[in-house]
Amino acid sequence: MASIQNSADSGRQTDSAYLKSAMDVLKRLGFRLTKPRLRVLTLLDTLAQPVSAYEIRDRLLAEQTPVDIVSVYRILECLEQNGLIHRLLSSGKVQKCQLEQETCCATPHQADHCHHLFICERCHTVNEVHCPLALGDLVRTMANTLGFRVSRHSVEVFGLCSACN
Amino acid sequence: MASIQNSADSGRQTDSAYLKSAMDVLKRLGFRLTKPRLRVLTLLDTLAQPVSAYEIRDRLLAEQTPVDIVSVYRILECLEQNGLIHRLLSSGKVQKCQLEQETCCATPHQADHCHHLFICERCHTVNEVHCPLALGDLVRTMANTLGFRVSRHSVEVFGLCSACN
DNA sequence: TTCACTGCAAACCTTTTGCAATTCT
DNA sequence: AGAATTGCAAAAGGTTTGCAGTGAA
Repeated sequence: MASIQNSADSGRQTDSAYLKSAMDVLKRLGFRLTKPRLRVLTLLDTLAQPVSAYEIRDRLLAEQTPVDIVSVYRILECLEQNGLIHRLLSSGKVQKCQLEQETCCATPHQADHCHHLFICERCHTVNEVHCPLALGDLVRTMANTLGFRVSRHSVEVFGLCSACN
Repeated sequence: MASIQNSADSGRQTDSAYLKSAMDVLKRLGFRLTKPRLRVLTLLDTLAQPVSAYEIRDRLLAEQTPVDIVSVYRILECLEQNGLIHRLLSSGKVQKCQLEQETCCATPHQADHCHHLFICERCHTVNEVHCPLALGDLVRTMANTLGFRVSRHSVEVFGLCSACN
């Protein structure tokens, strides 16, 4: 069974493991560690729940470290392309990846690690479940039947979370 | 294993089974069979591939049966809420449902029937796979562990289709 | 110093809202 | 006739593009 992590509301605690890993990845790939990038990464590190580009802009503005909305979009694009954040298909919001997870869905590469999202239609809380191997296998089996080569997949489940239930 | 239906490009053939079923559903639920609604349904009936609201607007305009873009949005909202179309989370495009499918994911109700979408990142063709029971079970098992009550779920797989592979 | 990156302005695309006019039943 | 639905105008929201200026390496 998958490892389950209940994401309470934006927990402020952070061991900055994410921040350090993310900085490593960017540096290794030749990206510059600019102030706006570090601000966005530092913010994402503290958030357990997904946020939109505008929410990021507004939070950074409130913290007296403003970053232009266009830069936020470009930074998120960079982070997503390098496997540092997930994007929710249903809302466009993003969330930091769990970089400590080495392998997932039987794929050893970092950018492929995936989660499945349980999205509460009432309180909008999102719970992540690491992709169970069984599900990854199932997707690959279906893909094989179609002659389809999978690069990534997304599962979003809607309903009521335990608190709203 | 799931039943697989390879959706070739917008096939023009239609037995209008979808159109008739959809009209039945709407009439039964007390919705009016207006011209714009029938135009949208008739168009969707002929399309195997997903289309956006604006594509629908443009196609109907080209057929000399113009429907305002706002009406298209409202009609699609109605159709989606009544289980007559699917919406792709990743693109917002919609596609007619296969109404002849009675049960799916062990749920007998029509609005719950679901498909999983294999989306080609090169030619953008979408292949539908009926939700295999195994996958529905897996999702429900994960949900139970979280105390989550599922109302619907969406699986979108990205990669290369057999033709582009 | 140099090139990647940011900020600003503006455009673009998608979706929503309010209201009067229309049209199904 | 009466209520649901449409079309139009306008706004709101989200995302992208071009370009000059800035700053990390």
